[in-house]
Amino acid sequence: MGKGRAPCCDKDKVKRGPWSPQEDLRLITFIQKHGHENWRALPKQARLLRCGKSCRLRWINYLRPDVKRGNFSKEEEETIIRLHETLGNKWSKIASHLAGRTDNEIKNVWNTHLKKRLAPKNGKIPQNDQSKETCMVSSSCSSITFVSSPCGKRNLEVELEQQWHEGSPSKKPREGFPVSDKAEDFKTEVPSHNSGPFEEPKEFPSSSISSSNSNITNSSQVNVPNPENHGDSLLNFIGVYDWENNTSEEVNKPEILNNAFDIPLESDSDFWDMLDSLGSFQPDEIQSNEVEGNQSPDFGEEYSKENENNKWLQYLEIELGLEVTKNENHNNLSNTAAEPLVPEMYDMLLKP
DNA sequence: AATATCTTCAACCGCTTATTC
DNA sequence: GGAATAAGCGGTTGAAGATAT
Repeated sequence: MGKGRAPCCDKDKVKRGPWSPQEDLRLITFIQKHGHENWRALPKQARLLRCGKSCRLRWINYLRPDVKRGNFSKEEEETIIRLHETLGNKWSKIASHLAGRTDNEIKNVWNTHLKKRLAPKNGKIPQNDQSKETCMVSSSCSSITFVSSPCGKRNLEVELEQQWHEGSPSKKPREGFPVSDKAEDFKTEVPSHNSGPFEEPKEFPSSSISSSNSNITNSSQVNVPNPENHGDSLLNFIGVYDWENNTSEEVNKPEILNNAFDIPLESDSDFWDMLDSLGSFQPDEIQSNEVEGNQSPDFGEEYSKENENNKWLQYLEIELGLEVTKNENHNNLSNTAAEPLVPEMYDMLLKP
């Protein structure tokens, strides 16, 4: 066999399959602190036994704070249908027009619901793959019409972008949602409470590179909540969790992470050790010696380790009900956690 | 109640594109 | 300009849950 493409990671050495809450926590904490400038290096730095690709996917699809979960609204579905007519299976493009929805999710919804739903109407499977080639569409969208040719896809997309921006309000994406792919559009003022331990990572330079995917931005926008979107259950790691918008439909998303809590963003392995030793769970076979010597990215010591540990422990105590009303200063924190953190979460955390 | 079948969706795979050297 | 590397994207898979028999 030829050389072929080098595998992105050693499959024998990485964990696969569903993510555990511990892994999620690790990933979130790491990204919150350091951003995700280098997905490939991230697993090692975060001491995750995962492929960088897997980390990226997990972050994009589930862990980033602006991911919206739950059923799609009728509006959203219609939007997907419309966009699919014009864009075809360009899921990431479609996703960029839907607040908090990921390409993967949209793709799933299309394949499981919308395609079937439309099939009877048209008497055929909706122009799924064809559309991306032909782009020949009579859009159901009254205010957006596209004349396109197979070669005009680029223009079509540009036009679509423009119409989203300039078009009639009724066709605009969800209010407050940045339709642009540019990271700058998505970046928002960091809330005041985002000072201190949660300042934008300084260790990594903010990347000027923006992702075209689902409003994903690079390390600079880890704290992405758009103030205008708070009512849309866009979550803020640091901010106050909107429990009202917490839907029971959310699956496999570690609600603990949606809560407003201050993870002591460690600059060394102590935190992870503490995390790992929480309860008795095993950190998914993550061997500390796996990255021994370099597990602590040299990101500098910003905060006293002691403070970090105290904060973290305090948080855990509260959340675990070990210290329920000890400190009223925790109201802010506790309010957001007035609802107990998802019990299953702790079960999982604390049980082997 | 047990089993089979269907549905859903999180995660993976591998190709393409972008970036860096 | 070309090779190497990393990120992005879309298709596919398979486990788990739901539903039917």
